[in-house]
Amino acid sequence: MIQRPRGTRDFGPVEMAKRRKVESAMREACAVFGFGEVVTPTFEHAELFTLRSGQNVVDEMYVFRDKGDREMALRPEITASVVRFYVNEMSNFPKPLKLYYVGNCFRYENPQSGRYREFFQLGAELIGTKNPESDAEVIALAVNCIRSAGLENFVVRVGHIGILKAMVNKEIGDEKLAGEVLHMIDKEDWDAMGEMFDARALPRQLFDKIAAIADMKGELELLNNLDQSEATGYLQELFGVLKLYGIEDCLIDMGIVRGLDYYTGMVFEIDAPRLGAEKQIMGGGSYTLSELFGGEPVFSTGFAIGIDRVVLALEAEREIAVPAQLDAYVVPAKDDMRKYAFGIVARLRSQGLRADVDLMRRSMSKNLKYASSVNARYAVIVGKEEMAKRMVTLRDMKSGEQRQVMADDIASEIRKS
RNA sequence: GCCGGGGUGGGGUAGCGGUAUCCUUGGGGACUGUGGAUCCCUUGACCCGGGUUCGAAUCCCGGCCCCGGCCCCA
Repeated sequence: MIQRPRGTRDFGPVEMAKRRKVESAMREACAVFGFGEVVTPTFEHAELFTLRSGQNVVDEMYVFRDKGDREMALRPEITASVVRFYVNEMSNFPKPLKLYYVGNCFRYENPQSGRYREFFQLGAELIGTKNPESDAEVIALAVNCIRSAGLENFVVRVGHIGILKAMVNKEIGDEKLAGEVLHMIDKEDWDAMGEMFDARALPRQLFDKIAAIADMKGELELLNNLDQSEATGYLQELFGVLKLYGIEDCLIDMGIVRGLDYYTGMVFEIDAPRLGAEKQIMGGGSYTLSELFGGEPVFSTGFAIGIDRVVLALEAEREIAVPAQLDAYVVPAKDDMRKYAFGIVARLRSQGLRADVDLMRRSMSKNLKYASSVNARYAVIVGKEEMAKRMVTLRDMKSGEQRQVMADDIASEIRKS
């Protein structure tokens, strides 16, 4: 027997119904915000991803050489592809450009709860503008996606890496060292950072200042404790717009560093607290990527939502309700009614109902049992007596009530309920 | 890459040195025009590969996969 590759999943009909429901709700949110869908290739030149990402991402990429000896990679994320697409073909589209995508991504990691080697993301990029209102727009979309998916318990944290990045770069000078410090901030590894500061004889004052800023997590008012700067003013303005959008429960978290390579300003994350270790369901921020791929510098803001994690978080709250798979199951009472039954089911289907008919030549008793076990809403029983009157017996599978209706009226009768 | 805990029919389980239990599900029948009840029949499993042994689902080693955690991240 051939097993499914490690870290991948098969999704059955019931699970897919739930996933599609969640996905459609988030797609609709994107559409409502004026974002248009794009689809990019599942694999790209490996270089597209190695250019912008650090060694970490490269190590966990699925890379292979194709038959033309090109180095290709399964996409570990989709933002890079969208930006490439933008640079290649959309750079003179009217701004702001609003794009969203849904797709599978691949990372060679060790699977655990909420982490898979093939996973699914929905993301959006707002290209061509950088100001508090465009960042707020993107945050509002992310929050609306999560909300319309039906999730209730989640935490939005917004930060700005400009402050720390500028401070660290300025005070430390050495670019590589500064990068390491930012990394430690991201991990909140104060011990390691302290040791490093001692070893390099860096001023203790700077350490305290960095730690104090990175530790600022909470309400917007926290910013009042910080020296007024471009970044604090930016965030205050951003929160003001969010409020106008009806989003008031965002927290400040100046400790978010995220990837640290390409994010330049606002950064934000959303957690679903009940998820455990892998509780982050979304990450995003503003960046400038296009010049990396040979385009003009363009400011963008984007995010990516982990669909798998959203589904997990939703199911931790309550079961995702999906409609019954079948509206009607047509059962012939006797063998000589079978042809009539096919005609009935064909008509129901053409009227847009989810309808099915016995294909196993089963007895009426077995057919009703089957209809029950697949959760059909109605059994449409066709027999000799009914056929003579161009009627059928419509049986409500839940209540057991049944009545005769004209064959022409089945769909409208079912739609009534 | 590292650390725990696991892998017995489709799902859930018992057995833990003598080739497998029970429940459920699937198919058929009792029931030839009325289901979710009962009864009967039937399909179907010891993750893979080595080793120890007269004999391995059971013990040992390696691998694969699953669950959870670290790292990293969605």
